[in-house]
Amino acid sequence: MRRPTIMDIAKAAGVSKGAVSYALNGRPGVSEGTRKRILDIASDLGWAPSNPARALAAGGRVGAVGLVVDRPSRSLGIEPFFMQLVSGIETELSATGVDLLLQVTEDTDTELAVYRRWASERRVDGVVMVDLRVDDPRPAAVRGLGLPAVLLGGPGGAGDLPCLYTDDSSSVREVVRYLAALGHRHVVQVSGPEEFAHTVDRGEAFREAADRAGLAGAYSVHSDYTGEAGARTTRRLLAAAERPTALVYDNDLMAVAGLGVAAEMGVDVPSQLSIVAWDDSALCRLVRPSLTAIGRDVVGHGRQVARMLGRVLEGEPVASQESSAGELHPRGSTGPLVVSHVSAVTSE
Amino acid sequence: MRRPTIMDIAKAAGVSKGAVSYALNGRPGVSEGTRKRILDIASDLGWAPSNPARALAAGGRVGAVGLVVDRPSRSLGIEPFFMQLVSGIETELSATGVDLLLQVTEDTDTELAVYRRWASERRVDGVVMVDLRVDDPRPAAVRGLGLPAVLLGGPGGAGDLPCLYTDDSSSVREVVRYLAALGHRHVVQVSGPEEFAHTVDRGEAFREAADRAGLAGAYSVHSDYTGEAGARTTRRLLAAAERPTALVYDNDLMAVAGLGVAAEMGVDVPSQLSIVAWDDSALCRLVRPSLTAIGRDVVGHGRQVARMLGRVLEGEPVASQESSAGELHPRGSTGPLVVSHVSAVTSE
DNA sequence: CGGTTCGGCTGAACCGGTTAAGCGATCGGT
DNA sequence: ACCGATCGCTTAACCGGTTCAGCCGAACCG
Repeated sequence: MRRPTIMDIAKAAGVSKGAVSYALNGRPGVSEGTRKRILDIASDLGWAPSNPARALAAGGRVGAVGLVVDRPSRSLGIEPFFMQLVSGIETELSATGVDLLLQVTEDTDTELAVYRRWASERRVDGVVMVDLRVDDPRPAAVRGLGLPAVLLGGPGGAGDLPCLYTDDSSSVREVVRYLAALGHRHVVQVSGPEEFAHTVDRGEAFREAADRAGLAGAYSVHSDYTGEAGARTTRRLLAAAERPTALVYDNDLMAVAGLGVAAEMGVDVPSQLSIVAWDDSALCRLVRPSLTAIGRDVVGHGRQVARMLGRVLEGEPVASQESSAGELHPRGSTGPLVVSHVSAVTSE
Repeated sequence: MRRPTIMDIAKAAGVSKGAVSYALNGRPGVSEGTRKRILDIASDLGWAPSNPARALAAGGRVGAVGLVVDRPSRSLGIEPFFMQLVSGIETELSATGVDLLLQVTEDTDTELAVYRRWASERRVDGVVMVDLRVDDPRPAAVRGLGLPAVLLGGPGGAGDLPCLYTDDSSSVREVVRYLAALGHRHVVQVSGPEEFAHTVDRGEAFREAADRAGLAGAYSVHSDYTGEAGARTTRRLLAAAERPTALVYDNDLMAVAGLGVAAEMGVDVPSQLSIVAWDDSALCRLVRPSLTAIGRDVVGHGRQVARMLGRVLEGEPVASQESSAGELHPRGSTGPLVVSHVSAVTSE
């Protein structure tokens, strides 16, 4: 009934613990015949290595990596992003028998405390970090802890952590040019909290692209990724004297909320208002009109970041990598400006 | 630079390893003075217990529990349910310094393999299981593995596992009576895959409640929780000769998809069609019209199930518990049947 | 005043692996 | 035929804790 140990195998095979260890780990030091016999006995006995014992032995790995998700829990549940990321990370990890520890926190201090605990208690071999912030204390902190880490985001502010980053500016430009071509001049970007580094990047890219496209009435407002805030922000924008004709949201959730508010206020999408979502997901395809969105391969990012972390844990030098830019998926929520409506609103 | 061990503390305090262990664990065997001195030194040194070492020592806990999520990855990302559950489980676990291992699998066999691996490698102390199926092999499997577990769902089919279950039938009755009172006779339930135990339960409860309310045209169809399938099912239903006037969906995602299809087909909600979603979430409040939904306290369930597992791990006997039933939140997607429309459709 | 009890601590075994060092037998080279 | 290298395995230390048996001294008791 007890779990078999290598000692049990050793006894059954009539060899020593050490020999069994060599055999099971495929290292030299035991003949092929003996190795086969040991492996057979091990599988007969249903042996599996005790992870705690392995981790304890000289510098062993604990075979687990951590991911801390620090976002308001209301928006969290609904954001497809994290589950997709987790799913991607795991498909890569499971190949090497590494587990994923997931922790949800409420703020950065708690997140840092989790890293400290994981490092000092040897709970994980390394971590994946997401949602890089402006002046983010985490890269320095994990490095101070000696905790191997890979960052999804950056590269600015990543310190010397290897990171997997996307250059959002080309996607932003694509969206802006697309909207401009549809005739939109008054385009507003509803972005996430300005503490996020990618929010800042996208904001700058947006203003630059808008300038270049000659959109005088373009600007950004900050929101917080939750549906509630997205709805509130949209309500304010649509109630303004100079109503925007196109809105670009920083995530899909706020975009759906914006769509709802437009319906609520009798603003037709897309004839009176075009909507673009960042982060494509099933959600964007389910609502009516379906949402034009910028899709990224989040699962792929998860896999790649997991691979990078794996190499870091092997001690190999890992360089930061740029991942493919997001792709624009035009759907029903964007279209040419219908002039009659616009003139009705902006005239007099 | 090396992590301090209890041996370091012992040397600094001029006592033995054993004494340090007693002091740090708050057990008798050392004087109060010595204990305080040891604790001070430990905190000076920034000591934290090595989890692998603790787990290895006589029957120690590994301080982690596992959760396997086995759902098609497309629907997974968007389902608020799991992240809320995870969030609830963690708030409870973090109080005792227990970590959560999350694994996403594609099918039940893989899920069982994960439990086997976790048990044989001693990766977790116990697991939380969700989504009980008809003839579910998991309860027997985890018990065979000697893996402590609690189940969210049941109690039928739970074997002798302690479970936290909801009696959905009262909520189903509430929904059916509500729709009947609004004048609906042709109500269809769009449920999840029939392999899920709660799907079967809800289906039976639905038919019974419909009978009792005298709804002749009520029946259930099976779908699979994804938005795509929900949309397809809805399209078929709304294209039928005898079009339903109210749809009850088994999750929020399919309900949103159904709402989209209704819009696409020019069927007005709620005047021509009422929609009810199971599992309330931000999503239900964001779309227009907002969705009437049955909300459960998923975070609370997560906390409670984590508490139950904690007690199981302590070796205490734990009885199954019934959690509060879901509450109906009426919103814009349900309303009285507007007769003119109905007669236009059902006449001749 | 001698014997028992108890508190406070030490020493060592143990958990289940990994790994360096050592050792006898075999083998190739000269 | 002898030497050194290599192979195949054993022995034992080690990782960082927990825990049990035992020991010493002080207090307590009759």
